Amino acid sequence: MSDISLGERMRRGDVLAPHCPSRVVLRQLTSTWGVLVLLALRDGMLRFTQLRRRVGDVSDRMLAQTLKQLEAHNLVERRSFPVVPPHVEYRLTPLGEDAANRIAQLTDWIEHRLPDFGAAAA
Amino acid sequence: MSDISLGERMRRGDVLAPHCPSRVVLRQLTSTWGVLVLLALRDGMLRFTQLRRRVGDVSDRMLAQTLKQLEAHNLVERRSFPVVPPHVEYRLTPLGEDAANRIAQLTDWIEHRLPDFGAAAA
DNA sequence: TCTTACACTTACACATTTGTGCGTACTTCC
DNA sequence: GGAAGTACGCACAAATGTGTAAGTGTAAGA
Repeated sequence: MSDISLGERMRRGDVLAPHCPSRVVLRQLTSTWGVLVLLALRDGMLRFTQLRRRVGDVSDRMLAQTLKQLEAHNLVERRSFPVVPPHVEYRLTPLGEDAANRIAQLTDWIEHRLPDFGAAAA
Repeated sequence: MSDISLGERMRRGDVLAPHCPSRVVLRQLTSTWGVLVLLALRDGMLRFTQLRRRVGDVSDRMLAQTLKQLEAHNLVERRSFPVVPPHVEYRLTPLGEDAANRIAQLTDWIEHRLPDFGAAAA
C-alpha cells in the first residue's frame, strides 16, 4: 500500500528500479577489479604490467577485461604505440578521475571504520 | 622499479593489497543487492516483503542472503517478534546509515552523469 | 473449509565471473 | 644462442552468483 509505483521510480531515475541503466554502470564501477584499477590509476599513467603488479592478485585475463570495460565506459583512456615489444599506456579520463575520487572516499571510509564491521570482516 | 612494496601497502591498509579485509567489506557493500537494500532502507524501517517489493527484481533467496550478510557486517539491524504470522523489521544501524549515504552519493552521481558513460551504458 | 499472508529455507540448475596455462612477434640482455 | 619481457587472446575448468519451485506453521479472513 505504501509502495512507490514503478513509474514514479523511473522518473526519479532510481537505481532501485529494475532495468535502470545506472545499475550497469554501478556494477562495473564497483566490480572487484574495476574499483582497484581506478584506484591504482589515481597516481597517474601506468602500463599494463605495472598495473598488474600494483593491483594485488589480478590475472592477465581479468585485468585486460576490466580495462576494456572501463574504456568502454569512458573512464580510462588507452594509448598504444606501434613499437616492439608493445607499449601501451593507461590513464584516467576526467570522468574516470571523478569516479576514482568518489570510490577512494568510500574505500578510505571502509578502511577507517574497518574495526566496526565486526568479525565478518576478518 | 617504482612499485610500492607489499609491506608498505599493508601498513597504509590499502585495498590494492591482496588479502586486505577491506576488500571483503567493499565487495559486500557494493554487491548488486547490497547496494539496493541499503538504499531502500534509507527511508526507514521495512519488513521483508516490503523490502522485496521495493527492490526491483530481487528474489526471496537473494534478499534473505543479502540481509544476513549486511547484518553480519553491522550495517543492518534485524528485529523479530515472536508472533504468528512472523513479524520482522529491518532497519539501518548508524554504521549502515553512514554507508548508505555514501553509496547514495555515488549512485546519484552516476545517475547525474549517466549520458557521459557512453553507449556502453545503454 | 479453504485460501492467503508472513519470513524465510532448501534443493536444483543455470549464468556469470574468475583462474590457468599456452601461445605470440620481436627485441634486448646475458 | 637462450632466456626474459611486452600486452594481450583463447580454450578449458572451477568457483561463485543467481533464479525457480516447493515447502514450513499458524492464524486471520472469505
